Amino acid sequence: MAKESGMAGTGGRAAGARYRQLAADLREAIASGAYGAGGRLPSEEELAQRYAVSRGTVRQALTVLRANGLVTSRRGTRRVVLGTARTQSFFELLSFTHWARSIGEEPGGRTIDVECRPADPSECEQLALEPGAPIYRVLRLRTLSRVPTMIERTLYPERVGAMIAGLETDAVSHTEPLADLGVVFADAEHTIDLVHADTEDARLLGCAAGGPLIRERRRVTDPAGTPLAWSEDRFLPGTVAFTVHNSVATTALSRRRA
Amino acid sequence: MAKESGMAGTGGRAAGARYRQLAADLREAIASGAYGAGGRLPSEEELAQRYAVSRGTVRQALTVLRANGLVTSRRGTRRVVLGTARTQSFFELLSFTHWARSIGEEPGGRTIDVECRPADPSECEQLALEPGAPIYRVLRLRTLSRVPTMIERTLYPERVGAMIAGLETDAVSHTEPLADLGVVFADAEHTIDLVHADTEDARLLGCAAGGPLIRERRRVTDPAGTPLAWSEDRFLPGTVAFTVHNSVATTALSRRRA
DNA sequence: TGATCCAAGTTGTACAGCCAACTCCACCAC
DNA sequence: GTGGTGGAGTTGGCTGTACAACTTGGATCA
Repeated sequence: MAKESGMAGTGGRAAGARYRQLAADLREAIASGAYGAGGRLPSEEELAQRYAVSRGTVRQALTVLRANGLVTSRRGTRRVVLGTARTQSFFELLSFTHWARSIGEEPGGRTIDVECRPADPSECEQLALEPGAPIYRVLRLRTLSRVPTMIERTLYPERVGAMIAGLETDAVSHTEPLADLGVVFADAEHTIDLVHADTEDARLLGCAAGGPLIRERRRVTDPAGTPLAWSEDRFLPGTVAFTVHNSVATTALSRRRA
Repeated sequence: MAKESGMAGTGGRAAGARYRQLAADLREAIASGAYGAGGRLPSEEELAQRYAVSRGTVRQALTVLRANGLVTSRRGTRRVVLGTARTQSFFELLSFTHWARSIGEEPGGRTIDVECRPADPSECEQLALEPGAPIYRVLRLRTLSRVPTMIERTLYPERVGAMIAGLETDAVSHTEPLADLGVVFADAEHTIDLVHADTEDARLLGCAAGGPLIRERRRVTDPAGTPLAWSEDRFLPGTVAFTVHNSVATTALSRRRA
C-alpha cells in the first residue's frame, strides 16, 4: 500500500496524486464526524505514519482542506475542524445541470436562441480574440423542477461554439458534452451583483420588467489561460445564494465598486 | 542576501516569510507589466537562482499567485500571466472603512444602536456560544463620500463586543481598533444573496420599503476557529459587486439554494 | 510537403531533514 | 492560591534531491 515512491503512472488512475487521495479521505472522515465539530485532527506526523507518506505530502493535503475552510491551522497547536463544509466541486459551479442534480432538483433547459456573428470590441476583450472574430451567442432559459429560475447568456469563441452548435436543441446540459469532447475547464472568475430585469428577462422568467435579479457573470479559461466562455446568468430572487470561504492565507474574494 | 537559512526572527519583520516577500515582489512585477499580459514567467529554477532561494520556496510563492488567479500553472510549460488583478487583502474585505479608502472614497459611519442582550438560539449557533450568553448587537449606517450606501448589523460575543462598546460613538472604523487591541482575524465565510428592504432599511438608506438590496452575511473567526463576529451588510443596488476567483486546484466558491 | 518522433525544458509529486516559532500544560516558587 | 518558568508537542518555513508527466519545437523521415 505504500511501496512505490514517485508513482502515479502505474495504475491508480482515479484520484491521481497521493495527497489528493489523502485530502479526500480526510474530508470524508471530517464529514462523517470522526473528529467531531470543533475537534482536533491528529498531528501531521501521526497522519504521515498512518497513511505511510511523508510529512510533506500530509501538509499538501491539509493545505487543500485549509483552502476549503474545513480546518484551521496555526503554529504550535493541532488543527481544529471548522465545519463539515459541503465542498462543491469546481464543475458544479460551471454547470447549472450538475449543480441542480447535486441539490436534488431536476434541471431543465430550453435554448431560446443561438447565433453566430462577429464579436464587438468589448466581447473581443473578454474572450481575448482579435477584432471581428466570429463568436457564438447562446440564450437559454433554465428551470429547476420545471420552474423558471435563470436566464443564461453565453458567448463562446468559434472553436468551442462550433461544438455547442452541433448539439441537439433540447440538450439539458451544454457543459458536460464539452467536457466529453475534450474541453478542459481550469479557472473561472465570477462577479456577482444585482441588476434589473429587462423586457426579455421579464418575458422569459415571468417576472416584472425592472424587477431585481441576481446576476453572476463568469469568465472561464482553460489551463493555458485561453478564454473558453463568457457567461451571464440572471437568477430570480430567492433561488440562489453564493458562499465564499476566505482566509488570511488565501484570498479569493474581492469587493468592487459596481 | 541569502546567508541565514531558517531565519525569520532576525530583523526582517515586515513581510515575514521569504515566500511572502517573493509573492509580493512577483505580484508587483506582474502589475507593472514586466511580463506583459499573457506573457510567460521565468522558470521556477531561474526565479530560485535570481532570488537566491530554493525551488520549494518559489513554488510556495507561486501557489499564492495561482490561488489569486494571477497566473496559470500547468505541467510541462511555463506559467502564463492571466491578469494584473489587484489582489485585495483579506482585511479590505472585513473592513468597510479600509475598502472605501482603497477605492479612493471617503468612508463614513454612524452608529444607530448598540445593545447588549442574551443571545437567542440561532445566534448562539452562529457564534458558538452556550445558550443565553450575552452578545452585543451593533447597528450602523455606512456612507461612501457622504452618500448612504450600506446598513451593517453585527453581532459580537461579549469578549469582543466589550471592546466595541468602549469606542467613541462616532468612530468611523470598528474593525481597525479591534485589530489594534490584539484581535486577530483569520478566516471568514461570506454568503451573498438578494433581499428586500424592510422598513428600517428603507428609512436609513432612503430607499423604498420592499426594494431590492444586496446582502452579504459573513462569519469571521480567529486562528483557533472561534467566532469573532457575525455580520449582515445590506448594500443599495449599484454600489458594490463581488468577485471570486476559483480554479480546479482550489475551490473557494459554492452555490446554494437560497 | 507533411507527418512523426525525439530530446530538452518545465512543472507536478514525493521524500527526508533541520530549525524556528508558537501553544499549552505541568510544575515550581512565592 | 497565584504567577512565572520550562519543556514537550506541534505547525511554519526552508533546503535539497529525485523522478514522473507533460509541452514544445526542432530534427528526421517518408
